[in-house]
Amino acid sequence: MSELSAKYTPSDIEEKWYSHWEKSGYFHNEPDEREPFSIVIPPPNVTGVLHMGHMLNNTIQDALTRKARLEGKNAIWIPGTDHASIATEAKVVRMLRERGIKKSDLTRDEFMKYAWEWKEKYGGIILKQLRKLGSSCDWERTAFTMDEGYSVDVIHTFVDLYRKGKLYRDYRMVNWDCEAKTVLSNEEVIHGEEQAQLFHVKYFIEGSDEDGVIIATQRPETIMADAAVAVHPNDPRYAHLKGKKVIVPLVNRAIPIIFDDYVDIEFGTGALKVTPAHDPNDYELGKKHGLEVIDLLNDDGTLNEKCGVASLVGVDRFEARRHTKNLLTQSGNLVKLEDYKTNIGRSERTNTVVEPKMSLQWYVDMKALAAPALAAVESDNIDFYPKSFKNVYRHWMSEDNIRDWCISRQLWWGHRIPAYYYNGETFVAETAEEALTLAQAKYPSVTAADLKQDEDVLDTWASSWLWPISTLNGFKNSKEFDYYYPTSVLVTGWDIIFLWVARMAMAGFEWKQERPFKAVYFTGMVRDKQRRKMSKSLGNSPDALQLIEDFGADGVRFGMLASSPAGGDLLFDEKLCEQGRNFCNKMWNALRLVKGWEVEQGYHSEVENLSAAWFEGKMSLILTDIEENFKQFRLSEALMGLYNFIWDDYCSWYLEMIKPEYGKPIDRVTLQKTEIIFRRLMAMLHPFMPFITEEIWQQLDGKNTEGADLCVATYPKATEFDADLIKKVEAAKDIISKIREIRNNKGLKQREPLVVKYQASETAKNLLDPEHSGEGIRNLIKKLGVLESLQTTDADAPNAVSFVSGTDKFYVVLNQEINVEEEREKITKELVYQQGFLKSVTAKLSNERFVANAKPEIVASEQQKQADALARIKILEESLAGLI
RNA sequence: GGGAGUUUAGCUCAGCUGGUUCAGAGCAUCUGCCUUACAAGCAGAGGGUCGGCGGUUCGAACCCGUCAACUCCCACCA
Repeated sequence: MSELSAKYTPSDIEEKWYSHWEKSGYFHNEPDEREPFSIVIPPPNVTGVLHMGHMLNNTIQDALTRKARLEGKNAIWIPGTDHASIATEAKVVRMLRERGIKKSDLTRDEFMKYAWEWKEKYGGIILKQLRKLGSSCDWERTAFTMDEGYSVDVIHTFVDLYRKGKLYRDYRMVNWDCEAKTVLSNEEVIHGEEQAQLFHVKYFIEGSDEDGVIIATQRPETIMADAAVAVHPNDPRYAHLKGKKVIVPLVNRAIPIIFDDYVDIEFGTGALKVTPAHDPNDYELGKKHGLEVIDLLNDDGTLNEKCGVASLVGVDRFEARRHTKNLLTQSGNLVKLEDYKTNIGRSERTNTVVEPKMSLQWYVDMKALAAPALAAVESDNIDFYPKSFKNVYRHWMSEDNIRDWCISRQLWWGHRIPAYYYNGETFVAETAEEALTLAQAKYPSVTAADLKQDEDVLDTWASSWLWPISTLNGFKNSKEFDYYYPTSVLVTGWDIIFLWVARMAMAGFEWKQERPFKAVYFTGMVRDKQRRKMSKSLGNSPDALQLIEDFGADGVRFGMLASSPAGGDLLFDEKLCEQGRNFCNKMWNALRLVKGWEVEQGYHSEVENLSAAWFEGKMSLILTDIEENFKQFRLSEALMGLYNFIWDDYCSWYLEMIKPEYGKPIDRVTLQKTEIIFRRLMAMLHPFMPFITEEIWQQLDGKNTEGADLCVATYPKATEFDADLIKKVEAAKDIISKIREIRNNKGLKQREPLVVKYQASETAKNLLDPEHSGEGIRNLIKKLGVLESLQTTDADAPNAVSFVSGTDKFYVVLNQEINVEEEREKITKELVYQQGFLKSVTAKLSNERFVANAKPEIVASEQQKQADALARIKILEESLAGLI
């Protein structure tokens, strides 16, 4: 027996093989004459840590890359990280706060120094963790969106868009994050239903004792910024108020009543307070009616002196809301308070409630960029998997829906906007010197000190949309860009289809007139068993590294892949990782078995030959399946097919077929064949489970023709095979299973040899008669069925139970009384079933229209079914008769 | 309000061009086994009128219509 442990321990080998692969340079490639294969990683946040989504995503990318590598393609997988401006800046600010440092006390340069320190300290973590998962990234190409060269590209594209007139600056109402003190794009705002209160507030009418107008609002703290009260022109309740004014509570300012059909008569009281500075719809109304814009909020969400109430100045908006409530109650203006469910937008990164706010920002004209990116997906030039995401994409990219992209952010961590201002004019250039030259052309006396660069940075996505181009140095003339672009496939979550996928497509066509990727494989979201999205705040996400520790990287990879069809959400269950771990153990033990045999030159029988031929034939079928599945990105199906093939066909059947008797040696030829087969299986599985497959590959001593290291070995190819032989072995397996079933039902020992007889029909002879098929199949059945003998018989055997396999009748001779009733019942049940089946087949075949319309091969197969059913019914009827 | 999708075994999902012995897998359940590589295992078993109804077709889980339930995306009325 071998010295290998009965349990597979992943930690013993994973580290070893990963560093061996990496040191051997297997993951790195340079352009050559081979077929290229390239993937760019969706760059995780530079300060992030590995979570379940990354594991799913990167396992898939690794499987695709490793498969391509084994197939002899020139494969690269470019890793890297995203500077994630707002998320990282928020973390740095928090870190500084903990150290007692306020961002506002720092200069831009000082802050950036801290931020870079932070990046250097935590930036590499996730990339190290990816290695633990087995990710075969080309680490020499590791990129970062704020690398020097990358930054040059980002600035260059900004300037280019500006010069083409596809970029502009505008004063608009935007989404404001009061915590990060920056604007957000619509895509960075997450809407959700929340519990709030609806305040009914009475506005008295100027110069009148009338009861006043009641409006409803969720935001009483903005009352002081009201510019009007709006009602519907056809609302009879308010018709008499034409030309009147109302008094804003607390500040006693008179504001007009305006009439606009924007107001919904049915909603609330039909009267609406208009606060142009703090609501997008009110802003539009204000513009239309020429209303005053009173912005009472500071950038950090506190109220400023414009609110006109001394006790509210400097107070946070939520505190101000509570305070306003009290003031309104005291003043008698608050008439009703009701609980109310409403949609609130929160910042994706800071989770703070987003504030609509007027502000001057930079925008990309998306209509100008969308057309080719939309067309590419429509025509499948960029091929989406699953296809259904084309609908989502089309919807978003259509001219009616697409909106301009706000790309400036009031942050420091990021690419500073290359716009320079002087005398109210804007000069956009890649460098300060260039900007100065531009400015001097107009104002000869301008100096560098006079030019003020924009304080803001660009949205992170304004750099990551260049990822496939920039990581391949596409803005310089580069060999790798020409060779690897467009990339083969992008693997990403559907949640960033707009934020990232669409924008990369736009960038690809804008600057390279070519799609950035040939296909996009959308993964689902990883959810828990209650279908909740896994998130840190819910605490329902397992620790990724702990999982790897518990089940091994291969086990976890199996778990992630096993049930994740493209696009479908993955309900994560540790059980799947356990299944993966068990699978590793299964293969490990198969290795122990194969390595444990003594070898001798000796006799090698037909059974072994036959078994290997059968297995190799089936392997060709599986290889074809895998190919088909990979083409469609059905990785889970490819993996499950392999899983069953290795577990059932290889371990349960093939190894049992060729296994020598206990304590006896195996012949050299069979062992060699078995090892070659084993190695091929490992090659097929390697893309999914790289570590254990490499280990087993190395442990096997068979003729090493496919390569020294599996990581860069040759992927097996389907070959010609004998279909008839496969059929015969499958028939034998059916007979063996049925013998085992009877053994099981009759409580017979596994090892007790049995006598089995069969009726010598044509088909049985063809399968079992030495004169027809040799001894192979017959001996195979004897071996796996544990038979003393397998003989023909003319009559029903006494003391025997019968079974039908195909259209042949077999008897298992028992050394015990047969329970006639039980047998009768069993046979009758089968008979009824077969008769029902026959009836339906016969009905089909006697339908003239079926025979006339169906494809000939379908008709033929129905006829075969009919004949088989008849034969079986005959056997069953005879058996029944013979029981008496 | 606009749009997309889902519904198949107790659970999670396959089922690809409508047609192979009568819809498959994994997990879970049940029965029997510490059998000599593996109890992280072995040998078996049960479990489904494919959401409802109607239609097209020789033939429907699959195509069409309709109803129902659920999910998601986008936009949002204070």
